[in-house]
Amino acid sequence: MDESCTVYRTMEYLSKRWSLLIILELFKGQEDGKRYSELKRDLPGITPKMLSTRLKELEDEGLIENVVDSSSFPVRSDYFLTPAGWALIDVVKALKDWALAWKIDNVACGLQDCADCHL
Amino acid sequence: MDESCTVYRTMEYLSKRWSLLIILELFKGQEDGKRYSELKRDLPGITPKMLSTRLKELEDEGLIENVVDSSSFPVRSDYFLTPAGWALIDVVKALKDWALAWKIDNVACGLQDCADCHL
DNA sequence: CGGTATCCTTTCGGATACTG
DNA sequence: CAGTATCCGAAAGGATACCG
Repeated sequence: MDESCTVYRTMEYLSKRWSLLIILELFKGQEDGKRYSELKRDLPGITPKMLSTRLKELEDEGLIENVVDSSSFPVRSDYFLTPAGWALIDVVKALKDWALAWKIDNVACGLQDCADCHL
Repeated sequence: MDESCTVYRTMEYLSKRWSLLIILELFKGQEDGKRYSELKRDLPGITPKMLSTRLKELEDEGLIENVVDSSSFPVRSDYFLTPAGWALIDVVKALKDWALAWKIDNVACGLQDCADCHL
């Protein structure tokens, strides 16, 4: 195990607080993505600073995309998953399946199409 | 998204630094698991305090098991994955596959049976 | 609305020494 | 060998105010 390990390098940015949850929220937004204020609303407890920071990191990693419409007022800013970001949902799904199988008894989340996250 | 979210609750402990890497190292040990000193050796940069802390957390979560032989001197302490811990490897594998597909060009890691982590 | 800027607290985690 | 104890610095992250 060293810094060349793929798992090691990937966890460096994915293990950060809120990162995967932001990905999950954008997935819930489906093809429409979500706006900054929607993400803020849907991630209770996150501060504006933290949200901005994580969004920038995820954009730098190529997992999300930001579309800004400066012509409207107030400015409209939408965030979407990139193909790489979409693909990450498989990992999140594996994580959820594991948790439901071994760790958590969460009926709502165990439904075929989870009412909350559709995962 | 709130504290009842399965993904949220799972990331609370799995996203901590070293946690998944410790799981991965124990997986590499296969049925023999690994000793404290082996984990320390195989996770360059981890401090004894950090290793102890994470091992305790993972044990509390039921992902690893610690077998101590006090009759030998020095005391022998071995760590193994529990069934829940073994099952987590599927998630780590999904993570690695995603990274190789979208983020990292890591030839060694992409081999059918990765020379380093056998994942 | 979509962020920044500032300040401040807390906790994470590193270094090192020590012990049964 | 398998940890624990102590100390300490850096950084992560929270609260809040503010701005175009």
